[in-house]
Amino acid sequence: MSLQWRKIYITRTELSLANVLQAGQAFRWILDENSGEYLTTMKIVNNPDYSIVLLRQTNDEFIECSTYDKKCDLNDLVCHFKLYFRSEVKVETMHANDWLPRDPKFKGIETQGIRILGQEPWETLVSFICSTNNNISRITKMCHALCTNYGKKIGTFNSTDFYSFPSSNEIMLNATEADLRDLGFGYRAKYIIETAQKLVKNKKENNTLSDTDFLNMISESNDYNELREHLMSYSGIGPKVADCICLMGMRKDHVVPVDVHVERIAHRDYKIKASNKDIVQLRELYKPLPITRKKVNFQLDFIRTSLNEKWGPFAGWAQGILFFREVGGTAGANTEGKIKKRKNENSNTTDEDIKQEQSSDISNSKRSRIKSEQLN
DNA sequence: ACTGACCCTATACA
DNA sequence: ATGTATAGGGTCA
Repeated sequence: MSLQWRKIYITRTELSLANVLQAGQAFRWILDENSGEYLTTMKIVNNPDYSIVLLRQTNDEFIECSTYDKKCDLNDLVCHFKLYFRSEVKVETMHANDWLPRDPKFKGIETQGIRILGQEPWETLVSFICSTNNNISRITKMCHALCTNYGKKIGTFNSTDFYSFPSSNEIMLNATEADLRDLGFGYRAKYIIETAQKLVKNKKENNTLSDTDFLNMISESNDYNELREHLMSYSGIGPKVADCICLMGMRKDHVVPVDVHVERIAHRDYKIKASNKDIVQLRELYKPLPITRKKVNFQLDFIRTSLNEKWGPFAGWAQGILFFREVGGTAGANTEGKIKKRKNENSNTTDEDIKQEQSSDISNSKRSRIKSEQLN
């Protein structure tokens, strides 16, 4: 099948596909190492089903997008990716005119084509529930496991099957905690089931059918503190995961998710430390927000508010760049997951091999679980 | 406020 | 070559 490719003009300095698609923001892009193309499934506007979409970057001036879905309009596809990559935000301009004047430490820092994605909120939410105590490789496997087990099959290309990301209804109807544990989700199995159930309930009460619509509605009708309060009402979502969802799944560009690495940067490079007075102030601010009060770590929250004030309306993007600089190279270093490797094995890999790999994955995780149960 | 448990896996190290 | 320890983008009780 010959593909029609469409160009989107954005320089490699503004967007590096490798650094943005494979460094811990998105977990469902598959790199075909033979062609250098990135593939996944996405919901494209004006099209009822998920489409298989492709991206490639063979040039410093533009990227190209395409799709295997004949029903998917190419103009819609270009629009979709401009929104997904937030092409209206100019990182280099932001660096020079906003971050550098606010923070001299940005002098000489390369932005390395890092951008913050505007992803679909439900997929982002579930992905980041999976991210706790975890590495990119396993998060990626878990996201794919959700799709292959509970999503709809969209098509097969290069002997790889493509599935949609399952809705909260699909997860609630077809998955149990035990199922997800067998698939290797560990303690996150419970969080995902409970969160899917809660979202189904919330959608029903608001007469909304789509996860995307419901979460966008919540995102648009609340200020940041209340939005975070809502997100933290779901099982498995604490302050850090909530902030990742806000930033990468809800376009809240000012939000700075504080994990151990950002904490280290804040202490080492900015000497940020909350005084008792700072903590009293935050506690006062969160008086009307019971879940936030319960879940938040005030020392970390002070780092979040400090960096937000320092870096301004696009503080989340500034964080993204410093984060990648700190760990970007190593965070994905051990990410040679089965899915990526499989793509490299040419066409002598059959569906049967893939099934065997998957089932051996499952039995491995089962074995470890049984082993740890025996130890208890 | 502080601490430990929590699933699993890749890697380092003995 | 096999076994053990540890950390990996936190949350919950």
